[in-house]
Amino acid sequence: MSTDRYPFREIEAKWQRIWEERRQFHVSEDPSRPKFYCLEMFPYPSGRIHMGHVRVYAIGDLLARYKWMRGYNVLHPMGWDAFGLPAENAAIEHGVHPAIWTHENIDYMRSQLKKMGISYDWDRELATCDPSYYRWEQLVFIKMLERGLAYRRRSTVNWCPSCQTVLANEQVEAGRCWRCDSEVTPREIDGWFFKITAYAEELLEWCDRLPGWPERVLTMQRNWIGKSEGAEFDLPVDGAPEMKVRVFTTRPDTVFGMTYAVLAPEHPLVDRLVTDPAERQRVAAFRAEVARESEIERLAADRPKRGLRLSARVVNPFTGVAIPLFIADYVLMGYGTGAIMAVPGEDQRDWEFAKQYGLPIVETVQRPAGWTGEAFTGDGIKLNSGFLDGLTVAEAKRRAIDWLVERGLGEGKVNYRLRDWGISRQRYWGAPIPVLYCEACGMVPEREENLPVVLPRDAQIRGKGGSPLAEVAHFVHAGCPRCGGRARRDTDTMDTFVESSWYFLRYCSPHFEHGMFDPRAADYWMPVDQYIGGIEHAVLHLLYARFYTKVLRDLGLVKVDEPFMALLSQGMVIKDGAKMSKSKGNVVDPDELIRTLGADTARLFSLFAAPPEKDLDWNDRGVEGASRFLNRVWRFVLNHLEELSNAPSAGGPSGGISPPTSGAGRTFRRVIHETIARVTDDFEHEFHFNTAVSAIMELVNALYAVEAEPDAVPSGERPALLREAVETLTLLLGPFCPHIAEEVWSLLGHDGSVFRQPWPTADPAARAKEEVELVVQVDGRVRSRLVVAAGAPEGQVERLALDDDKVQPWLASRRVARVVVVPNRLVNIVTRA
RNA sequence: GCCGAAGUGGCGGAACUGGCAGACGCGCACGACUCAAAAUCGUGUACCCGCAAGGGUGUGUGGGUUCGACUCCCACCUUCGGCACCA
Repeated sequence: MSTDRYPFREIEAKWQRIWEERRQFHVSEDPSRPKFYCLEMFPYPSGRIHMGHVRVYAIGDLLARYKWMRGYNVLHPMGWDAFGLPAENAAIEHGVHPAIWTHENIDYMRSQLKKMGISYDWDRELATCDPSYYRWEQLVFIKMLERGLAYRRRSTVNWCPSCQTVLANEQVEAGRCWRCDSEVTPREIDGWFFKITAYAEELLEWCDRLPGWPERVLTMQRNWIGKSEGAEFDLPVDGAPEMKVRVFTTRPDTVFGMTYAVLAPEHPLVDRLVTDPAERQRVAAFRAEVARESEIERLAADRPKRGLRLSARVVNPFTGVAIPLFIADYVLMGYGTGAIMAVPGEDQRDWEFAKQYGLPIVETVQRPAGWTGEAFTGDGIKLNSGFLDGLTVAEAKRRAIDWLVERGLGEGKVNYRLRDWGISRQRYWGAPIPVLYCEACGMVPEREENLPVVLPRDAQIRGKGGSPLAEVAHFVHAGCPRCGGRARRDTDTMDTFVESSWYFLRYCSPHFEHGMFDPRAADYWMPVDQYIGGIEHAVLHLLYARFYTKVLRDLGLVKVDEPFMALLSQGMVIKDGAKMSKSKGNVVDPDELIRTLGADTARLFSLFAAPPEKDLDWNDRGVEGASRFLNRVWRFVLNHLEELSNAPSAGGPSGGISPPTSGAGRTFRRVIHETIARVTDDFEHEFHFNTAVSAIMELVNALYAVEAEPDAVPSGERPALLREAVETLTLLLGPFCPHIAEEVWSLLGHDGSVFRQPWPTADPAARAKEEVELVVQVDGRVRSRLVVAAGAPEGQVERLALDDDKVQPWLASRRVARVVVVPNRLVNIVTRA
């Protein structure tokens, strides 16, 4: 008996070499076969892969290889999200050029992925820092500019003082930079924006049409888009009706409860309303006080609201009554109109402010009995509301809007929280923005035939003092594309999220030279059928890519409305209760793991330890368990190789061999086909690969049980059964642990790759049970078990249960009230005293 | 506050459509092999009572529906994630 540990190093290197020599995962468009586009979020080439990468690429490879075996033409590409700040930081720290640093990292990480044995079509590899890549997004930028989907404006933006660049709203988390966690400060700056708000409604609507996406991601996107419906209307200034304060409200039904109004401190109308020098001074002081607060302080929940009452008043158009006007820090310039009508009776913020400043509170909705709260925001019957009295909130909203429209005072209005995507970055290592500023013509886009605008190699990267490109004279100074006169190039680069917004399209035809992608290839492969990646991109990359795809669609470049049909958001890899990090010292190095236990073991454990969407708790002992399991498989095959080799190959559901006639043989064959059904079901429905692994482990346990009892299965049936079991095992295990599967497949005497084999099919005849064990309950408690023929009639089962020796004592001195029979499952005898 | 996800052994986690709770693995205990250890293999392992047979309790809490509830309904608690003076 062999007890050798399986030689994973040789096996893994051997099959990786063979796959590469055969170009086994190279694909091209083939209209005769169904396609499957399997994509994992591409990595930033930071230096080395980490366990999070191992997990996501193991999941992706599992699905890709499974789909291969199901007969799909599988596109499974890999590339590099190669622009970004870490490369520049490395340049500053170590004096190495970002391009060199990036390409060295790519080379190393590529070799790591190859050691994992992932089934990528490496012919399609791309790096976004390559001019042949980013030239196409420069072209799209120009087209977006023509359509008003890209525009430049001065605005207050999020500035990260550490990264020395602007951040988009999506890249600020609780007032801090998403990458470096520094506190973000507001800054007034010129920059480019993509008009994602033009797609707010469509992005929101499609959230309901992406059933393959996890609910939590859709929820985050819906929250982020933040649609609210209401009304917008004017409040004329008392005594100066030519000046109007425009307000937005989601509660137009509450207009009769409006007892004051509020402007954001920086609202432009304030300067026109306030003319008295003393009051101007008070306003200036108040504004300064508000501006001093940092973003973090403003986010603190329980801070009191601060306001300043202005001498001007506004008129409530519904009542004709003049009411006080404030500026206050709880009204934001960036949302709605920057001004509100305040209804303290039905809005908690207004209620708090009214209490603080002694303002009247009017209730316009009937409170429920026993209401003891402050502002009431629920539904009810309107009161104190003139012509709205007696209506419900919903009815009153409609009537109030009608009233405004009839008089030309306002209208129904939808607002979104989503802001346009600021894409200018004051950094070097990114795609140049293809725009020039001519002394005569003003802003002019670069001519298409001059693209790409190549990022110059020779910039001084210091990490401060503005965009490094501004100092590269031969880059900055250029002829105007329109008049040929003197012009300066834009010296910002694009947000790297622009590159990741379309890489999945480039993969369809990565070497295409006449456009972003070959439309025929994109039509064949798109959309991505299964996308896999981390939850951290729920409102970053995943929102941007959806938007960009819709823009490309409207530019006539793609036909799809959405880029990703199904999304799997895998959880983090944690260890000892925390995310792996160098500072916590809980990092497991994939290189080390692959060297000591092998890629198949690393992959198996990361698929087995948790369902993919949950966090994975890394456990070194558990990894050893995965390794032990593969050794168990290996040992069984080697120890039975002769017997297996002499048996006929099953070669199909039940082909090749005649079904066993012995009871033990049939039972064992049922285990084989149950395993096929269970594993297949996990792939087709739940994606809970941990239970698929469990099923495969149980099959191996069953193999060892047969080995332990040599006489149980008749020797005439045994070799064929064992062979069917081992072949099935190999096919099922393939997507999880491809190297050992290939090796076992070849040991069994097969020539070709296991991944060119069809996925096994469960044979219903083999799964059918002749006998079933029924649980017999008395009053819901298990008291006995019966073995009966499958499908035995209820009456017969009921009689057997009532007569059962173990049941009888529980029926003594009680009366049987009812007997519930669930066919092939259980009998419950219900009794009464 | 609003939205979402989730609470099951010592741990990671199973349980179809309401039908034997705890599959599979880790850990632990005992045993085999060994001079010994590691590795490997075998047996056991929710908790309580019992030598055992067996009995009782148990899926965050409290109710409810049902012959029967981890699963359905109502109320609540806790954890995690997102959004947040968004009018």
